[in-house]
Amino acid sequence: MEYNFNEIEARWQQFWETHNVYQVEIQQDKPKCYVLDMFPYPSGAGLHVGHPLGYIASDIYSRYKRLKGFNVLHPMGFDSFGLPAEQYALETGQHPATTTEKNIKTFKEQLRKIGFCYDWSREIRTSDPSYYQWTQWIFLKLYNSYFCNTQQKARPIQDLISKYELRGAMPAQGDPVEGVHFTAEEWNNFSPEQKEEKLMRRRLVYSAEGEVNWCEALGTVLANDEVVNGLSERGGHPVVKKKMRQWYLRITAYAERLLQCLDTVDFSESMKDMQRNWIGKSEGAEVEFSGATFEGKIKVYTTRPDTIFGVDFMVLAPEHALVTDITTADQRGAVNDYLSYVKTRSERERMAEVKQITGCFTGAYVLHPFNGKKLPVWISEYVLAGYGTGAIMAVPCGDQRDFSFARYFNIPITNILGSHFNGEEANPGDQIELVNSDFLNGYTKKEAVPLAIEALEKINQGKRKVNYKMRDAGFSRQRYWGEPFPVLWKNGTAYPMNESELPLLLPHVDHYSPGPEGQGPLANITEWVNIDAHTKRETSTMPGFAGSSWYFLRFMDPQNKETFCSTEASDYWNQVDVYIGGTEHAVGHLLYSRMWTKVLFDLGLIQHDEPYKKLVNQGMIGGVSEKIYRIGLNQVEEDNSYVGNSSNNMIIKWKSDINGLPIVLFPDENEEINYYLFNLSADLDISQYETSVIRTSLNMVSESILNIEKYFEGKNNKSRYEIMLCKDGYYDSRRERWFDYEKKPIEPLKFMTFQVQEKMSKRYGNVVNPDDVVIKYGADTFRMYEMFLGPIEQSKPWDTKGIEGVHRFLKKLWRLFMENGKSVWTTETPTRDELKTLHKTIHKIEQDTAQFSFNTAVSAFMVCVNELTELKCHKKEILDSLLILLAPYAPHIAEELWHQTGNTGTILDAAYPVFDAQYVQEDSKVYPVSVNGKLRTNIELSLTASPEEVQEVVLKDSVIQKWMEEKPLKKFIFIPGKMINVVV
RNA sequence: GCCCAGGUGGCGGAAUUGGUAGACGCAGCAGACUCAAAAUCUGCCGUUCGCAAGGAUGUGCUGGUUCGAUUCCAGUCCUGGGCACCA
Repeated sequence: MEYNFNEIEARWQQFWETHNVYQVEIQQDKPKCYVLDMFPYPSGAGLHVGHPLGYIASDIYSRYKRLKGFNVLHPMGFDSFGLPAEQYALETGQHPATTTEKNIKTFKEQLRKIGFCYDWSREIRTSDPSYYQWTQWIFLKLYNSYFCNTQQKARPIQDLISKYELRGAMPAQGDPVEGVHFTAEEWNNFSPEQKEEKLMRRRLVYSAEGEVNWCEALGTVLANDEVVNGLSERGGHPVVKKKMRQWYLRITAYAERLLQCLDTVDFSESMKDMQRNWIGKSEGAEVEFSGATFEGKIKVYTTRPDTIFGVDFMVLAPEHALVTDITTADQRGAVNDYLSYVKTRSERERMAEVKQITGCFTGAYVLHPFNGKKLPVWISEYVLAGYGTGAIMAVPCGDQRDFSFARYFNIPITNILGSHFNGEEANPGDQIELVNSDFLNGYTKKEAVPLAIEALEKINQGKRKVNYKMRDAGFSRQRYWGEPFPVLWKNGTAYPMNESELPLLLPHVDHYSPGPEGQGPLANITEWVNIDAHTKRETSTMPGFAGSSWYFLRFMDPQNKETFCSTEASDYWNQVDVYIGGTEHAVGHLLYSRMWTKVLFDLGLIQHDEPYKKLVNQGMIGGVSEKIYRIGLNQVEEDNSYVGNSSNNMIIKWKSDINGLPIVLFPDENEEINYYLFNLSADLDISQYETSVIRTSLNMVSESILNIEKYFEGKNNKSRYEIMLCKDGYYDSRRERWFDYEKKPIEPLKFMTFQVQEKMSKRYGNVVNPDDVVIKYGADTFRMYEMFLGPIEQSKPWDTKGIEGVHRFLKKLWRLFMENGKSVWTTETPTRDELKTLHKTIHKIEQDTAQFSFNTAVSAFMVCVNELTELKCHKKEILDSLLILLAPYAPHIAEELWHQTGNTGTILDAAYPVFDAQYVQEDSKVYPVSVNGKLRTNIELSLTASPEEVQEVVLKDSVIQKWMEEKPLKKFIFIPGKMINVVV
């Protein structure tokens, strides 16, 4: 029997399916392991070879843990709500449910062929009502919860209501603020709407006004990545910020816990850094500046309260609430002008033009809290309303932006840094002893910050304050293909639906264009929206991250109709032990699902507050694109030798000489030509040309040589003329043949392309479909090759060249069992050498698999098979163990050979071989011996030899003596089991 | 600008805590088998000097620590990823 991988793989895939070998149930007596891949979105493009990288890794790990005796949960499902399906529906009129269904089918078929061990009986889809019922249910839980600041956890909103009824909401100290605080009596007299309004300020999902990207021409709201340079990606229409009522997820309440708990999870440091960065915790102070020209005060947030004596002015965000109140009569005109200027500026522009300094004086002054100095109050777009208090104290000598601002508007600068400030640029250093700073003189930042805060607290003008950069997450989308909100609106107040009324089904729509006033398509179904004269449904839907924030829990108990996930299941399966996916979800999905988990934990619905114990990030597999150089067509030579314009595809004139390189003499001057392209072979010195780079398709290039016929296939535009320039000649596309530079016909030359690594994408024509690889080499080869490519977390290009080697390895393995179609394996007793090879491999594979070092594991397999081949080992005892080690990596061939040697059942139920150190012990070692650190020779020595014996033998060695050149021995370094160094 | 990761043959990449740099594979070269091809097998394969034995040199660059540095330290350059008027 030959290694017929296609036949073998199909057979075992069938076997695993019919015997349900991957189906798992709770087994209390067995340790569990939960291995999860990041939820894929079933895009229409299907899988390319980059996608399965993580899936293969998780599959190997799952099978490994199973062989090690764990009850392994390894499910797969689909994040099937989302924008692309809706976009496709908009274009083709096909219902997203239909296309999604089709895409999932393709996806599953592709996954099946690679032989993954998913328990498909647990498959879930976020767009399935039996799933989103529970997404809506959790939404209601979030809605009906608030974050208790005292206990730092989520609690039922009812607790808050009880508290308000008893004690109201009064400040711990100081005077109550109008509109914020209220007494119990006031609360009890509030109307239901007023109460709702107060509660909405505490709910974990809440409704509020927010800004969206509004595109008037398309009549719709756009996602950030649909907006390019202030214009819509489709159609290039202007996009403006528009205020609209939105739902928000109060993730900021969890900022501190999300930050703290990072210490308890096993994520890569860079991943943690990204999350820390996003949360953006900073410690500083809130400082109050009393108005000198107006009643009231301005609050600022600063991380550098130590520089308080360097404050020369204040800057408010133009949107700051106080701006209109404090502006003086004579500055009102200027301020209004500036405000209308800011309104014309998109957020993008405000962020892009860093160098242009703008601002306006309000005419108002505040008083310095310590020295009473009058400080002017400015407004400027460089201060953002959404961060801190929307106001800053400007310290020009220490902050570059403040410095530039002061300079531009001629505001005098106070120097509190002495000689460390040169008057030319700000010095933000924090190791500088302060001067000119009253009671802070002589201190550096570290001591001055607490002193400054203490002093501010004493005069009641400031306090220590922790700030977070993170914002609440927008939770509504003006779209169709998502979860409907279980919320009713009555006279502008939101009322949640009852849990028993769930699921609120997504109604069918006939078309997917937006509703009126920027609402989602659901707004068009008036009979669904309008329940009665006063009651309307919410018309937006939930974002993609709603369904994916808790799916790992549903996998534990996917068919449960009573609850989102039974306690029995969530207690047993608990955290995801290993979560594998790309870094693109570093901040979004991971933070949201961490937050949801914490809320569910706080409400006592699950017993753990972090979803993922360990996170493994797979690198991207880049596609290799073959490109060619093209002479920039807009080039005009001094002698007008050619003039081109790529936009209207016209070349007006052409003369022979291009900068002296291989001279091209083209067509007769009187030949009528209206389109020229000059392509350059990569082996030309292209540095002297002004070139652009164009892409070719993979199917027209092999080994970086362009197939000219294929390249011109389908380009039947006769008026289009392409000249392919090589070193020794050129190809003329109209004459369809090669010429040398004397214009004499010649044999075909090689036109070289060059490779560029870029994202694998259908658009780039560099997509490699795993199906093709599987047909040609088999799933086992494909799996092992993807792992062999390099460390899992590293990005690397896909290059099919190396796959042969892995395939050869499997064939070589096969020959240990079968040769010329006959079994050659035996039941003889293994020799010591054979056992040594085996146990060395057991040790290495186990270690590498456990720490996700799959590339080195594949190498170790190769080494093992090479050695066994060398030893002519065909012994079942050795080979069976090897098969078990290999089963996670190449499950089909392992299963096949496992049965060939007479075993029954699936190899997945075998016991993992146990490493025995006695087989790999050596009694001597060939030591590298260096003289003065330079390796000179190797000497074999017994491992039991004493240092004295070793020294004696080594110093007698003729090579060593030669290199010692009779110099006296200074030091003798002997590291047992490692090396020897003779120092003279 | 800030934060993180990484620079090793023609290529993908290996190298425990500082201890033989280049495992394994690809590509290449030479050979065996074959009418031939495929498949398979054997040998060579960083650079350089040398017929060889053997030497010199070599992990982005410049220094340092050490008997010994791809590994540790300082500086520097480059590449990739993330964040960015964030006070």
